[in-house]
Amino acid sequence: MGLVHPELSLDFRPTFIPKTITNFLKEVSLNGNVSDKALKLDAILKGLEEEMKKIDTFKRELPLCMLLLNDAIVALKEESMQCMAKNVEPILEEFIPLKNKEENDQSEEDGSLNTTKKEEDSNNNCNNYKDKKNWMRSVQLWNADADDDCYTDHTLDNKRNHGDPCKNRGGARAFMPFKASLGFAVRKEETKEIPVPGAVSCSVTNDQSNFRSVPLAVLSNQQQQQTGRKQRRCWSPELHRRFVNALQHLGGSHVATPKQIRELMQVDGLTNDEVKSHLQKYRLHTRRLPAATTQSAFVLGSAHPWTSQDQYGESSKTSSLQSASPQGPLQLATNTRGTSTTGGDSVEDDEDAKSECYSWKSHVQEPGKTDV
DNA sequence: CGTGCAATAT
DNA sequence: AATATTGCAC
Repeated sequence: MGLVHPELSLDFRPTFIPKTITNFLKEVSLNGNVSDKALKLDAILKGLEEEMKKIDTFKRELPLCMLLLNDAIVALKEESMQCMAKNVEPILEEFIPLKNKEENDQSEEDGSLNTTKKEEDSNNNCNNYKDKKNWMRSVQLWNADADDDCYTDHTLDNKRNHGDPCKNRGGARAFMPFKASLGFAVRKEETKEIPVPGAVSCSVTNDQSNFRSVPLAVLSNQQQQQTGRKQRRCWSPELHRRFVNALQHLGGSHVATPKQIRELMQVDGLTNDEVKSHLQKYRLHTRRLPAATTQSAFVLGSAHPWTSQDQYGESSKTSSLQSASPQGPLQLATNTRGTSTTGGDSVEDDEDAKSECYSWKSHVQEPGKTDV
C-alpha cells in the first residue's frame, strides 16, 4: 500500500492532478503565497518531467501522451517562471571556506566568475564523494542524542503508526522545546504551525520538492537539563538541505530572516534561535555574488552548488517517483517496508548513524570548475 | 517579538 | 577549530 497521499503522489493514478492543469493553477493561485505556489508548481513540474522520461521509451506508441505531457510541462514552466520572476530571482552566493589563506577584501569579482561551478563530476574528488556517501546514511533531520528517552528516530515512529499513515504524516508532533515542563506530556498544542488551513495541508508531492509536509524531524523533550544549556543540536545534511532551499526561495541568506526560514522549512521542533544561529554561520560562509546575468528560472534549485538537490541528492536520476526519499535511507513516511524487518535490530538502526551533522567545511567546492 | 551581532560553551 | 547556544541591543 502506498503510504503517500494520493494527492502527494506523482504517480499516474487518476488521483494525480485531480483536475485539469488549469484548475490546478487556479487552486494554487488561491493560496496567495507566492513562494508556496512556486513550490507546488515545481513539484508538479518535476513529476511531469519524470513522467516524460518514462514515456519517452514509448513515444512512438504514445505520441499523444507525449504531446499532452509536453504541453502541460510547457504551461507549468511558464507559470513557474513567472512566479519565480515575481518572487525570487536566482540568488547567487558563493561559498567561502573559513580557511581562507588570507582574507581577500578586494572585490571577489574576478575570482567568482569562474567559480560558477557545478560539481557534477564528483568522481574526481574522492573526498567529496565519500562525504556525500556518508551523508546519505543520515536518516534523521537532526538528532537529539544522549539521554533522551524519547524517540529521535522517526523510523521507529513509522513502524509504530504505520497502520495509520495519514495521521502520521500531516500531524506535527513537535514539542515545545522550552516551555515543556517536566510534569506533563505536552504534545498537543502544536497544530498552530500548519499554515494553509482550508487548502491542501498536504498537497505537494514528494520530498524532492522539499518543503511542505515534513514529517521528519522531531525530537525530544527537555533537552536542556537543569544545567540550563540546551542540548547541542546538529544539523543533519537533510536539515541543512531544507535550510538552504528555504534560503533560496526567500531570496538568499542575506535577506531571508530566521523566522521566515523556519516557517518555510516546516520542521517541527525547530526553533527560531536555532535557525538564526545556523543562518549566522551560513552567512559567514557566504557572500553575495555581484551580478546575476541569468534569467533562467531554473537556476533555482539546480544549478547552484549549495542548493540541495544536486548537492546531496546526486543520484536522483532514478525515475522512481514513489520513493519519497531522494537520498536513499531517508525512509520517513515512505513505505510499508518497515514492518517486515525481522525481529532483531532493523537494518537501518545504525547506531553510528546518529551524529551525522552537517559540516560546513566539507562543502568547499573545487575551485575552477567550468560552468555552462 | 524578531533580528543581528558578539560572547561563550562544547 | 568549528559550530551551536545564549545574551544583548536595536
